[in-house]
Amino acid sequence: MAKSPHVLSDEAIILVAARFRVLGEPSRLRILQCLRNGELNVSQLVEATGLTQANTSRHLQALAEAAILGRRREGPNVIYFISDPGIFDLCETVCGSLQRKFQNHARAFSPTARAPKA
Amino acid sequence: MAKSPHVLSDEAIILVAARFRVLGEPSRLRILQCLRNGELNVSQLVEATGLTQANTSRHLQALAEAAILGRRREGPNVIYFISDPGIFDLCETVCGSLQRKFQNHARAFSPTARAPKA
DNA sequence: ATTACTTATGAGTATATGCGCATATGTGTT
DNA sequence: AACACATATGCGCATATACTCATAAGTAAT
Repeated sequence: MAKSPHVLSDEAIILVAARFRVLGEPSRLRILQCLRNGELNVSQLVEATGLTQANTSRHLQALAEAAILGRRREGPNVIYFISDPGIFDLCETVCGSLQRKFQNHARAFSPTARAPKA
Repeated sequence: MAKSPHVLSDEAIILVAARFRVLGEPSRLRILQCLRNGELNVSQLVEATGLTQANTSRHLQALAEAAILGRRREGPNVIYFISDPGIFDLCETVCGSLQRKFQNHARAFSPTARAPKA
């Protein structure tokens, strides 16, 4: 696979942006983190995140609509689960970038090549 | 490196979300795409993207503040360039997810393993 | 200093979005 | 049906953010 310029159509750009935007809310990321260890229903997510029930429900809608989460009904409960595990690759890539960024900033304060909080 | 549950602190989550949010605007993604082939100054980006000069400048600020872009002055011009190439890994991961998603949707309309518009 | 050019920014506006409250909808039990 | 529980949603509010216009600020040349 060559590393082509990879030009995206305007429509594709809008879709990609939409997906990033869905991930651009701390509450939604918290929900995703809660679901990383396994599926949960709404009530459990409400308790785990501390968000309002209404709020949780809306965020779950957004994540499900983006096909990041899947839904399943089980009796009176609705169970949400990760349907696109690639999400976590994204988060880890971002974490890597941020770590490098802050390590550089840290180095600016302690030029001797040392890890922060040594 | 083990694949730990990778629990992020609340502060980290907010930072990660902020980074996703920066990438969650089509105009900013267009700018990034323009810069993929090499650095450009503001005027060139204005022409390449079709955005207003003011608008372009603001988006560039946002991207630079997120340490995604770097700035360099050259005479009267200010040149912007990608300083975190990891960004493109993110975009490709997202594109991959979206492609899979739409392929599945397409399959829903033509169950026989064929391209849509049968 | 004045001028031309490039980039950044303040102000105002319109829209989007997250939140809380109340309530509707859905599901199972009696 | 009536009720309890779980989840979704309409509404209003507050804030954030993208956009435009006008203008300030920085740079180089005359």
